[in-house]
Amino acid sequence: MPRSAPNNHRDSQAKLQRILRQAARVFSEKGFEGASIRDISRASGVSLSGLYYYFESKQKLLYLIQIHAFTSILQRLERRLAGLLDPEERLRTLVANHIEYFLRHPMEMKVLAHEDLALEDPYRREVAEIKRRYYQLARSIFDELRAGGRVRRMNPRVAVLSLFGMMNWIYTWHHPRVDPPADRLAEIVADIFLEGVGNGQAARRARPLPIGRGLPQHRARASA
Amino acid sequence: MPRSAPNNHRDSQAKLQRILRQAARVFSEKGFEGASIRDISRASGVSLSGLYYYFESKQKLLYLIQIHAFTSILQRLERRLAGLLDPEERLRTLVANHIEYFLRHPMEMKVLAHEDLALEDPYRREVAEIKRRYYQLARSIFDELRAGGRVRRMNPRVAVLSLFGMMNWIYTWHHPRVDPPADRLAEIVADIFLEGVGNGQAARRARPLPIGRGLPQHRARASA
DNA sequence: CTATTTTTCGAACGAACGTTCGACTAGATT
DNA sequence: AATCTAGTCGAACGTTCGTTCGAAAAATAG
Repeated sequence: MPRSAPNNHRDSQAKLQRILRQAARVFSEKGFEGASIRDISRASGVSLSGLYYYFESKQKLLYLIQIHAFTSILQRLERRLAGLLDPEERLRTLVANHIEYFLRHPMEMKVLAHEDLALEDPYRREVAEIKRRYYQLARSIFDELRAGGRVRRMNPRVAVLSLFGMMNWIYTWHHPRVDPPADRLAEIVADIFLEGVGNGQAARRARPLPIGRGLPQHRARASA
Repeated sequence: MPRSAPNNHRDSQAKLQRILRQAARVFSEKGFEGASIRDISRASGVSLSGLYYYFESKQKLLYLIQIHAFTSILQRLERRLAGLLDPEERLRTLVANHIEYFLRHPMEMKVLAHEDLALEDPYRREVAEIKRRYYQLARSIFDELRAGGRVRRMNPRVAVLSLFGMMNWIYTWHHPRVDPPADRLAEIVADIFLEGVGNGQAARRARPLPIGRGLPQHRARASA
């Protein structure tokens, strides 16, 4: 009955990825509880029972989507951070990576940001652990920034979580036709944060060179 | 069968409020779709069918919770803003009002922030309209701030929505035993925002008098 | 006390849910 | 050619869902 021939392990994995993508879309549109496996069957073109060849439960399906998205964003971030030493550049890279990934994979990220309540305890803990690692990475960059004297006295936990708030809320309002693209958005958010937690001297600047910051030069490009 | 006597219209309204409170709790814990009317029946002590005397559908129940919360926060804000003219103070008041209400009614606000996808089109539009009014109020305060020359050139929509991001994300991480109380939290968030969007001069200061800003005086009280 | 209105609930409805099962197909292996 | 394995699906399972209905109790009015 399968019209195209799934000959090997490769094709099977690819089909699973296709299912995960469609499932993420359905979850992002109707919510985890509001979406039915039948919805996902319809969206993916795989029969209801056929889906269970690829995942053993609805919970596991959500888990697979979340783990995949989180792992990707973290791997990508660690790769981009590898060569960077300057704390401000590291933080700007984290923000850019986060927002770019968000806008490039809006459905997966919406599921990630919106559906952590729905996962139950075997899976819940594992996703929470990765989330914690991500927060700790951001926190350590913030602490480097602070050690460099570029942050004023303030509660670091609240500061970092406020940054995540700005970034994670974007999915609720961003419209590609109206709002700036990812790189510009990342710049604005990073500017607000760095100025916002800064000690008043320096901070907001356009992309400087890998080391040292550029001289003051006004950034144009506003929009009313 | 009711043991206490609901004598008049007052008591009936009070019981509805009790049901709304319990329903908000259940929705905040299990999500709108994940929660069943039977859960709400159990939590509120009213029989399954008895609930339908107070609201006509699950959708309407969610609508009532959201409208009530939104109306309250907006009314309270407009009252507090009445006497204030200084844009910075007006913005600080908005932030304080928002965060205080959030932390005082965490369940209702979680439902408000988390479940706008679930509402369908007769109700959805009405809630969206109030949300829009709230955003516009914040936006107009930001524009006043800008007109006063205290904001640098930047995309105002992105700025204001980033502020909402910081505020609306709090419900995902705030733990009363670990994190600062509402007033302190509001101060931090307002500081980050005002410094973050500011033009470099002035901004972050402890509550000044209703008009004019106080002289520089260091704000102590940090926490590692 | 009687009549009326407001409030409550047990029982049941059909629909939709997540999941399972056994049969079937088609390519790979021997 | 016979066997095996990976992949697919229709049909059905038992459960839970939101909602309805009619009766009965409690409060109010005359």
